[in-house]
Amino acid sequence: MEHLAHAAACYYRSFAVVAAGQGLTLIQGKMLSLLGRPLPMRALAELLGCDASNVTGIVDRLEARGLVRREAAPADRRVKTVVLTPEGEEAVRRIRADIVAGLPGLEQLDDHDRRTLQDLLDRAFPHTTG
Amino acid sequence: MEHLAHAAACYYRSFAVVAAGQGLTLIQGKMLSLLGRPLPMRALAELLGCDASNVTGIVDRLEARGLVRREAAPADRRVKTVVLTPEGEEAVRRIRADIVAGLPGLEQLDDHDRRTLQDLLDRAFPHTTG
DNA sequence: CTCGATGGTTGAGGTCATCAAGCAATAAAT
DNA sequence: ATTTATTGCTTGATGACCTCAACCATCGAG
Repeated sequence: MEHLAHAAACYYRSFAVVAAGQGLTLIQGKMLSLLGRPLPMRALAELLGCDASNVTGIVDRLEARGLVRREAAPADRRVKTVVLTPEGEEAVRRIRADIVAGLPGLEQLDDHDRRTLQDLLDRAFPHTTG
Repeated sequence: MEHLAHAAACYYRSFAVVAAGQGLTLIQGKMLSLLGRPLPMRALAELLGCDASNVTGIVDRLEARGLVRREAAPADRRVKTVVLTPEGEEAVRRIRADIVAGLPGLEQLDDHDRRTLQDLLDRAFPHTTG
């Protein structure tokens, strides 16, 4: 049990360090990595588990750095879709690369172990239950 | 890999919800669970991976709620040792109980699976490497 | 005793987080 | 079609977190 706590702490610390290496916050890095495809603000709020008004500020700051762009959705003119700019995509790529580089313990697991770990995590934290 | 991200996110979300259920922040709950034995502020800062000046404020708020107490260390009058009050210990107990209750997926793993998961997490996130 | 290092606090500045209130646009209802 | 309710996003206020620089008190060594 505290093993889980330790693992989660290590993962997030690594993520925070990597994000900080690019002048980003943990939550900003998290948001960028969610933007594999354009998403409306509302969807981001639910994925991040926070208030919509919070997303406004985070996107503001990311937009100010040119990592993200707000686009008006044609179907529903209320929604604003958030899209990664090329610089944003580059940032995501660097974050992913740095993350795996920053978790050397993962590299030492062979394929069988990784599949086992993946399976156990899936069962312990099913995707249906937040 | 994104399985890890998902598991860590689930764990922390659950922790945050449980802590919020007692009017506590995630970081406040984390600090309380670290206080199984008295620790100086400096040690807390390193364990939490944040600045020492940050710990001051968090302990301030916990102390204001009577969950924690600052004690002067006799050996070195500079250091202040943080100690759980009985109410603090009770809060930690409730947090631990609520956490396991809030992760039903963990209950469905048998002993063998749990040992395997524990072993894999230990290897992926060794205790020597923060 | 002086000097440098250490533990903790303070203050300024920025980010995150929630809530209440507001505006614009959609959807539903009579 | 006009009203009504709902939805998506923003704004403002408030509080907690986080870091940095500066500060004070204490310790340790020369």
